Amino acid sequence: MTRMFALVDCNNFYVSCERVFDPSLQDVPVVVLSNNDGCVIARSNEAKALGIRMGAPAFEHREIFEKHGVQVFSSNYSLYGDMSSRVMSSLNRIVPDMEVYSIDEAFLILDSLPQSPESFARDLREKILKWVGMPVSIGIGPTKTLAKIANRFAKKHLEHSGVLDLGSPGMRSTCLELTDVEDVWGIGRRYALLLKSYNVRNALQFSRQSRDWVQSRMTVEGVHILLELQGIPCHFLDRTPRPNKTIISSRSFGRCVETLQELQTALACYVTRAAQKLRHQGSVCSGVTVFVYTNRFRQDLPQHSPSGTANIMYPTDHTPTLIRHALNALEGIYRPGYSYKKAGVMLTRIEPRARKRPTFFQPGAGREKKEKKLMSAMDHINARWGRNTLQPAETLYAPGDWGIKREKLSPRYTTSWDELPVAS
DNA sequence: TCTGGGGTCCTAGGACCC
DNA sequence: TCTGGGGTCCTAGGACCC
Repeated sequence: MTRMFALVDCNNFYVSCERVFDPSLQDVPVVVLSNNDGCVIARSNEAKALGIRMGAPAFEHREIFEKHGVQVFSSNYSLYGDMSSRVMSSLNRIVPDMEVYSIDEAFLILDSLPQSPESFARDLREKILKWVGMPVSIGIGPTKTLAKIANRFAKKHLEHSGVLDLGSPGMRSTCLELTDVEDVWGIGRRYALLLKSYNVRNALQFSRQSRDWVQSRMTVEGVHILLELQGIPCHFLDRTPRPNKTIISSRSFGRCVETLQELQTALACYVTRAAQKLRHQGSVCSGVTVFVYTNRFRQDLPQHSPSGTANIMYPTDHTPTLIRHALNALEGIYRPGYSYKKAGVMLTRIEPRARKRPTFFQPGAGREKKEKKLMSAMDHINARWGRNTLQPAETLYAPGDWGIKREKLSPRYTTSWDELPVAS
């Protein structure tokens, strides 16, 4: 028996999260905006029908928003993260063999079911709706790529049932033929352009190309897509989340900033967040890359987007050390006279803390012990009393109004006692 | 006026070594 | 003036994902 993958994907995830706690949002157009209320990153079906594009700048649609009474929200990641864990743990209760693929998607292995995969998926869908209030679509296939295609098809064309099983070849070619090559998992805009120039327009046509033809144009990853479309699995279930190999923390500013002091303060904040993530996954790092960008949409202003890397002699997870290196790197790349719109930091050469080898440059054991104690105390206090209860002094150097804008934030219904929904 | 953030993998090419 | 060949490691950049 071939093993079947199911892909469960939450419908319009961020919008659905907002709807769970505010039923008046049902059946009306809703959008969720990115940080700084910049771009549209989630749309209800009603908003899609109004022609609002994914990733569109919010200001371009202000008129449509007003004219059609579109409900607009700033993104509320603590709410979405919490809703995501509820969906995932519910799925896990029913199907233990699963991979959490993203905040709103999970792959499941459907093995030895007491019923047909399709009716199992329908039940599953009903349960998630009932338990969490989250509408999902489910696609089934012998490979992850086919499950993805089935899911997309179900969401688009089978809204009522929300489930499609491509397990048997019957429907498969019809469905592949109706899937634009650009909508295949792993084929993006550039490859789609290339493929279309050879008259390969849909997934079925792509699946009939030769291995060599694909390999020479799209590397080995293209070959994996090809085989997966033919029903031969190349991607398997990744059950345990692996620690990140890079950790990025970056933000656009609410306004442009010019001074070194402001950039230093912002970067110290970003390093603080990144380092906390680093410790959370039990890692240390020895590379810190800092980058700053001017506003690329203001071509009338001088552009400058430098980056700089600091190499740390011994891997560490100590926030003050990482801040020191980041600020050194910043001084190396900063040029006055530019308006900066975005800055960020990337931690690289990450390795498990346990594997850390002693090196010649390592600080004495006593110092390392103190560093560890300090970080652990800071993490505990911030976990207990809120994220910025205790923070490095550098993050307070130039406080100001450069932070992000979130003007339409919904309450943190599920993660803050002060903002619980009230039943009246 | 206003345009997000955080990841992965692959490959080519340079530096360096013998 | 001639100017090998092969290996490894690292990084930047390109492509993709959500």
